[in-house]
Amino acid sequence: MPDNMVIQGFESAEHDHGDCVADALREAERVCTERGERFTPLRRTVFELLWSSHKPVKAYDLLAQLALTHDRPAPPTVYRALDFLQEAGLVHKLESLNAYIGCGEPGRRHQGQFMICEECGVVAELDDETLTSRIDTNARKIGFKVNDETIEISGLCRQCQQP
Amino acid sequence: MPDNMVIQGFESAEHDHGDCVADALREAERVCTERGERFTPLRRTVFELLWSSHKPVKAYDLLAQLALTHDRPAPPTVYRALDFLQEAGLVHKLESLNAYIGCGEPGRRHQGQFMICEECGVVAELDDETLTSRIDTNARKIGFKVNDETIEISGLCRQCQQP
DNA sequence: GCAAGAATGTTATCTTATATCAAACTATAC
DNA sequence: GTATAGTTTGATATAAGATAACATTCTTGC
Repeated sequence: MPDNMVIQGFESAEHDHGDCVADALREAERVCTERGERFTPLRRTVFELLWSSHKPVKAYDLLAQLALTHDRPAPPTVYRALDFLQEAGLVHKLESLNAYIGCGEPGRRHQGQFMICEECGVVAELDDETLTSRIDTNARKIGFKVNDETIEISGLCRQCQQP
Repeated sequence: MPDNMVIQGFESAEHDHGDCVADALREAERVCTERGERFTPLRRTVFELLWSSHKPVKAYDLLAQLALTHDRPAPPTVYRALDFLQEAGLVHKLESLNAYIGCGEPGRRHQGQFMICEECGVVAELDDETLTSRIDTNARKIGFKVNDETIEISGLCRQCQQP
């Protein structure tokens, strides 16, 4: 595997999103089983809603979606599912947007780097080892012990730069 | 200048914070003059409050501080000052904390990279050109045009790792 | 001084997230 | 199979973060 690859996003025209979601679901089940955690119907629903596109989704939008199939869900319902999914590495929170998105490669421990299109909202998740190790190097220089990385780049995707 | 330097933070024991703030204020005045903007008393006060430490400050904490010297300030008072200061490049918002911090090098256009100590709350601002250009390289590969970077690393500073 | 624009004040409201306690469900031990 | 401990979800309330909209005051250039 190359040290830098686009794991997800910016390919909406080409890929079969049904397969994409099905894969994500299978992978999520596997991860939960491995961790001895339960992928309950509620968690599954929230996960599916997040994967309905490669765009980040806001918690209260999830809540509104949930309301279509559940009886008057309350915020904690969504936040608890999101917390669980984040804990399991199945979902990322985009801090710069206060929004959530399905993780493109949940199997491996990582935090990911995100390129967020300001125009169409689509997000690509990258995982560049070189970038991570450069950060580790910087941290080491000042004696800092890294626990968590938030790397979110916003701008315009290729499509949205067309005139 | 090295391609990677700590601009601010994690040096609390050694530096004269009075000088530090005085420098920041002078620099802020210069930047505003250069931009033809007004560094009003309110903006100055908010700026000073932000520079009272190298820790990020929350908007509502600023508001509470302001309330000590101003008559019942409301949220927009603080948010407007923060918006202005961010616009001028004098202040950064830390998205992962919903908090704000004075910029260590306001003269130059940059977005900065932050190392945030989870224990003591102190933040170091770095500016690593290599890191930035690595991100640009990644972006170019997928045809992405970068507008803005959010890079926030949390963990433990050297001090807080001591047993 | 006066008009135009900038900055601040004021009130209300919106968005995002969590605390707390109760009820329902699940798995295991007996 | 049922008691029980632990986990998950339901429900209510509220905390925390941010902005909209309009009024007033302050600055600046004429």
